[in-house]
Amino acid sequence: MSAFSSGNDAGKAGKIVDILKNRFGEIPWWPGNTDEVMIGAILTQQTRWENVEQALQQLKDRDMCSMAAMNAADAEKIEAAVRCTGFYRIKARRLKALAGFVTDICGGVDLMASIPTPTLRAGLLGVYGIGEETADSILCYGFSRPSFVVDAYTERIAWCAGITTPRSALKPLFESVIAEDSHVYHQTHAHIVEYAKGWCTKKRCEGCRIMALNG
DNA sequence: GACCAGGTCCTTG
DNA sequence: CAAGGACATGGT
Repeated sequence: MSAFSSGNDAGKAGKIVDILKNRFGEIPWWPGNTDEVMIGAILTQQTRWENVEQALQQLKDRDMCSMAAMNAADAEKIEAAVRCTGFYRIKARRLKALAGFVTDICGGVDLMASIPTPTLRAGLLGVYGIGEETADSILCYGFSRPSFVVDAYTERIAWCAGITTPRSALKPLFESVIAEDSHVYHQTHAHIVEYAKGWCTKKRCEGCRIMALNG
């Protein structure tokens, strides 16, 4: 595909990062304290962020927007508060599982924050309802760890750029081309989502031509 | 009314 | 291990 840049996948990934940084600069992304980020990470699964914000507000209104409160709350109460995000029964179950892990297993967020990243990631992946994207979102935005978040948009953009690395290996690929800096990790994922939502709108859009944006 | 949304788990072949 | 279905509300 001559419209796309040539070269290896790492080169293409690095170029995507640079192009998007120049295009968007600093953008606000994923507000909230650690508890709110963890809750939002579950709620945003296969769901628009605007709906997640509504649910977070509902939880706040009911004093349930924390791991400790959720650990103690009835599942039905949580279901009612997160209904607007869809999959509300299973998400309530996942939130309870996470709250149990954070509160009972780790002994709270403060102790959790002292766990080394590989150990913490493995622990999160063992929690019901937490897969790679959710775990990395929690690590990156909740604990400011340099753990790159790969989502459906990352996969799309990589495809449009001609990257052939499979999705399962996109995390180490992008981590190899960006600085070991939590702020860079935050912004890079944000840029990818922001771009893909607006311009790389289909699974294999073929139309956004991302690599042509800056030559 | 059809289709999709910042996934993950479970069941089959 | 890959593929397909389930989970569910809300917006376009």
